[in-house]
Amino acid sequence: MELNERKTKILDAIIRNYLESGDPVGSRTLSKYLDIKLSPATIRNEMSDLEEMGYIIQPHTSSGRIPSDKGYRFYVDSMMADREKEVSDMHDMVVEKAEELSGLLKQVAKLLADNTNYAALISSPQIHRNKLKFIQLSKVDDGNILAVIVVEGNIIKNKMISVSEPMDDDTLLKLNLLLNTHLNGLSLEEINLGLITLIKERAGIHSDVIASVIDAVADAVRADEDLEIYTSGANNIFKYPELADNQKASEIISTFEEKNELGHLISESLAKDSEGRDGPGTGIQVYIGRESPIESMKDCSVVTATYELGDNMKGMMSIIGPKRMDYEKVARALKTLQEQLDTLYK
Amino acid sequence: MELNERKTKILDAIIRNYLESGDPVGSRTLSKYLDIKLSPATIRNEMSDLEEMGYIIQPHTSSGRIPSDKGYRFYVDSMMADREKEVSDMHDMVVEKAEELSGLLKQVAKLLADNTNYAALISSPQIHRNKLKFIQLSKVDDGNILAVIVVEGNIIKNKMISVSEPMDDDTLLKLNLLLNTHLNGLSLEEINLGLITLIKERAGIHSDVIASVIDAVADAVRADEDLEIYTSGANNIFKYPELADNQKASEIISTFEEKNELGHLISESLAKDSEGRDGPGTGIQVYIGRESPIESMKDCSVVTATYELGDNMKGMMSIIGPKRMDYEKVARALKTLQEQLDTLYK
DNA sequence: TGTTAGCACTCGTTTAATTTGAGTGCTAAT
DNA sequence: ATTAGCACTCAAATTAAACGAGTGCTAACA
Repeated sequence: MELNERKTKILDAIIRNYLESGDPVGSRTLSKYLDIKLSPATIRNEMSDLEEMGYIIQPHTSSGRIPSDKGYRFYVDSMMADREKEVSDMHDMVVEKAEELSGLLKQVAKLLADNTNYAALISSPQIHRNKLKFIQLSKVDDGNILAVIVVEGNIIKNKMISVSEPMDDDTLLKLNLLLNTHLNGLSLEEINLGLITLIKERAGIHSDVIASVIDAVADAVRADEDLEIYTSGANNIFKYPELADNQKASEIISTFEEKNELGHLISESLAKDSEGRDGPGTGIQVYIGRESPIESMKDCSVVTATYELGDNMKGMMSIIGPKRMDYEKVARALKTLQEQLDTLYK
Repeated sequence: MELNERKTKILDAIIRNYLESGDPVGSRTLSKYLDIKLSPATIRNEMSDLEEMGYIIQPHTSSGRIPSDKGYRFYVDSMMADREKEVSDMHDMVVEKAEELSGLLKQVAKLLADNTNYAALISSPQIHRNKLKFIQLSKVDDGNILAVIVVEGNIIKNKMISVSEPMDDDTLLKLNLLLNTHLNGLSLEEINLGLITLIKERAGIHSDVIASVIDAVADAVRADEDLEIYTSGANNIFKYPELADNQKASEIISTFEEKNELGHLISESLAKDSEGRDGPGTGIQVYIGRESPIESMKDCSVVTATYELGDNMKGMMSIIGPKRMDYEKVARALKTLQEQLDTLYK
């Protein structure tokens, strides 16, 4: 069977109507709602076809139809195609440049949640190519040396190293020089065992300190270490009856709090984005129901967007709501913040 | 009216029974539950008295009684008095020393939540007397200088300062010396405007850099800046019908996610603890219903405990559940972790 | 041949009526 | 002071009835 223009119009009307009301929509309602004049009976026939084709579902005999995941997918795809949409009018969504990155991200998450009335999350940006920029050892007191490591993107990692006996300034200076001359500008792959052994040899009796420093460097450069996820508006899900029953709400809230499951979502959407099979790609992905990489989101829709902060730092933000969410509004909100973030540290 | 022994026994039985079942308890049930032999009728008379005294409540005419906040308070106080309780048997609650403090705290929150089946939170430890230990300026690249500030308790604060023109190593060394000689060992109160002006004068043309550093120092020493709160098991509240309705659940979840409200709770319980009006004090506080400083917890009970990590670093952890929570178990769990944390960095 | 009016039928939702049972307060007897 | 007995209350569970939105099918129609 073919999805001709009339069927398309009807399907579209069903979905739009359902997005508004949240109730199954029947043939009589559609007859009034549609711009083309058709009797309920005719529409019923078409609906019957649409159901057979898998775009809509009848929750029980003798009730209206609701969109299936496939139906939502059709809607979202055609919506995405209409790129000549009006520009965003979310004038109140302005990110203020925050002192700390974490503050900024929290702000963004809250903005998203407050403006959309869905749940929102944002990941800290991940560094793509990790090169060591700078190492500094300092004496804090007689028993402790502080190692400060800066990697590309000005990510800073601190590590306190305890030493059995005080180290004099001269030795410290030498170690600093040793580390910086050998390691600066290198990526994780380039810091191999041979190089490490070489440095340790040169450090002589202080090789144990060097070992600790190298450990810290590995930590600093390994990306997943400092993946932070900020969430906001988890309680918004209670606004949608289809998600608000205890069983489902509990699952969603739990996923939001534990956060580690959300990691899958982030890596998947970042990967899909850079794949860019959708042409130029705005970096926006939509996961409907079971399409989502997270099991507990099977009754939700998840819309994700990537953002870029300065060079090589990509992060991801996401809106989570009921399947009947206002996809247009959500996409617009994400787009707005995406642009703001991109230019913030341009 | 006086709370004699028999009334006490009956009140205790009502509360224990309600803690177990969650249902209002009636006179017949009590008659069977009590060790002393009394007919339901007698018990009814006593119950009537207890209600008049405010210890119990009748949700509606012709239903059993449930404890009022005052009733819970009586129960908790008398329970706390029984200090000869058996030692904790939560053998599986073992904190593994985590590399990072944040990891450790997350672990503790999860342990608490998983073992009690209530919601749990823990705050990062707050430093009591904040003295500056050490400052280090380093050149990261031509446009940026990194300031590393270490305060008592080895809390580290980083700040990147951009400079219009490259600074040579010699100047940097001088500034480092200048800052450390004047500021090390001082607390926030001791770093006054006079001192700051003096340092700026000595820094000459680099006074702007000094200004940035001083800002960062203020940030580092101000305690509330780095108050982190880790939560776990928020979804546990769904296990208790009296909290699981959308309205209440949403409020609680929201408080848990926003976190800033939780700050009140933390400062209040830390203050109450150091007040120590309850004698030596185990650092455990119980807030029942409206006793809690947080409005949204009015239908919950909140049990808090302070912990000490090394010198001068006090933090707070807390369990949040229904009023009919198992106070004994909760207090035991908190006590166990308290001891473990206290000895961890002893 | 596609469209529509008509109609019997389905089935979740709503409303009202009824029953049940745990629990109470009061009184009178022990 | 304690208790047995009894009438009374009221939330919750159960049942029954009515409702109504919506369907599928058939036959008439343009």
